Amino acid sequence: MAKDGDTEKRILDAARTVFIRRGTAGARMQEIAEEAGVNQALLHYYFRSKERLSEAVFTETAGRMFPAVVGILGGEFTIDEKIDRIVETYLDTMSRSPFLPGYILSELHHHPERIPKLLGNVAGRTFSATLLPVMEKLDKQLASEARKGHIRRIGAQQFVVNLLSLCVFPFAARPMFRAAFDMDDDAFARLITTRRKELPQFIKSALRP
Amino acid sequence: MAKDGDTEKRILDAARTVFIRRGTAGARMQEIAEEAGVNQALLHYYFRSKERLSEAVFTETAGRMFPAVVGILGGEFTIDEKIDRIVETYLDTMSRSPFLPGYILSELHHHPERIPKLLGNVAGRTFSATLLPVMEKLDKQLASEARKGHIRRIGAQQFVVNLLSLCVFPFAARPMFRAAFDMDDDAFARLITTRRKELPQFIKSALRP
DNA sequence: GTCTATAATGAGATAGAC
DNA sequence: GTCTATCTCATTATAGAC
Repeated sequence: MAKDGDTEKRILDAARTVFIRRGTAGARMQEIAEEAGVNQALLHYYFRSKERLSEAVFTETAGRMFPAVVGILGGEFTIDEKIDRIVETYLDTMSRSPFLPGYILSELHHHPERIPKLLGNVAGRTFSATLLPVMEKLDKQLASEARKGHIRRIGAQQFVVNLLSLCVFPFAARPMFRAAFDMDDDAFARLITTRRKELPQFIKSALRP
Repeated sequence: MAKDGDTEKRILDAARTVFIRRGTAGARMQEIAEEAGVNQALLHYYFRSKERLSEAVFTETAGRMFPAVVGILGGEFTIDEKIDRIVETYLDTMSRSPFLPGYILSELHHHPERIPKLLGNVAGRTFSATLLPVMEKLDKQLASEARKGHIRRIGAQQFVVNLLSLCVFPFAARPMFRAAFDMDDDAFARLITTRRKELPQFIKSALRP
């Protein structure tokens, strides 16, 4: 409702709020207009259709989550450093936006046709062209560390899946865990704080030979 | 479209298919009717409204996933056995219905108000009344094993979160992994087969003192 | 650029025949 | 129980004034 920032950005912010809460199909243009403090016609003036607006929100929002992990996994760090940084980065980011993972997974599930476009835009170039070399390099690093006896042999894909699972899933399933463990927001935040400490140790221990 | 089974069940099956594909908000009664091989009026005859139909589908579908984990975690097994059984049960179940986790997480995210009702119906009694003692018992078991020096100390909640994360997330994020790693259905199935072998070892190793 | 008013249609729900 | 036809309303989208 606050009238700071230019109109287009206000609409985009409002749309993000509503799409995250309701999903693309469940969101109403009227609700977005109210959230932005403008009328419905203006939404169409800037974004032409609900479809385009929801795509703009999704690609912008989801596109922010992926470059980080690629940057870290492809960087010049030891395996232990990569684990530390991924856990730290993701838990911090998602603690600030705990509804993001649920929204992104939900959209990916119901609109898989959007994924190529999303990955195509990450880092301004073909995502596969960025990711494939990163995965190959990571796999070599993991193999090398295994040969030295520092860690157990694990494939790069399994390594990445495990890492992301342990970081992202607690947020994606937050409503479920909150209900099952009878947690309020504070209790959930404490659960995550504990994970920030314990998760790197858990993963490193899992990799020990 | 096949006319086997009684009509109510055919509708329920069709509705599950469509709700999983489109989500509650994105699903159309017309599409469900076509999928079931009946007309739209019959849907209302049996379930009165879209809202009730979607609730019936969700509680029935989600309700099938939760009792298993509680049964295993609360059973008379060693920690290692519990890990083996959870991994085996969940990976097998979800391999047969790879879209289920995405659907359930999406619904939990957009309709958290349904969770109490869902948990209230699991196992025919209050879920909290079932789960709380299970978690306490599990925590004591983990503490006992830690005192004996068999494993590192870990809280029951963190243990359960880690276990479920590693099992469920790969399916929930399946569209993303498929695109990112350029996998077809077979390649994804192989990724899961590998996990069935490696995941129990990964988790047990993580718990080593 | 922003608004009000309204068109156009999509979709859930019901009436009533069979 | 199952169907066709129809009602009613919500929702996206556009026209046109300011």
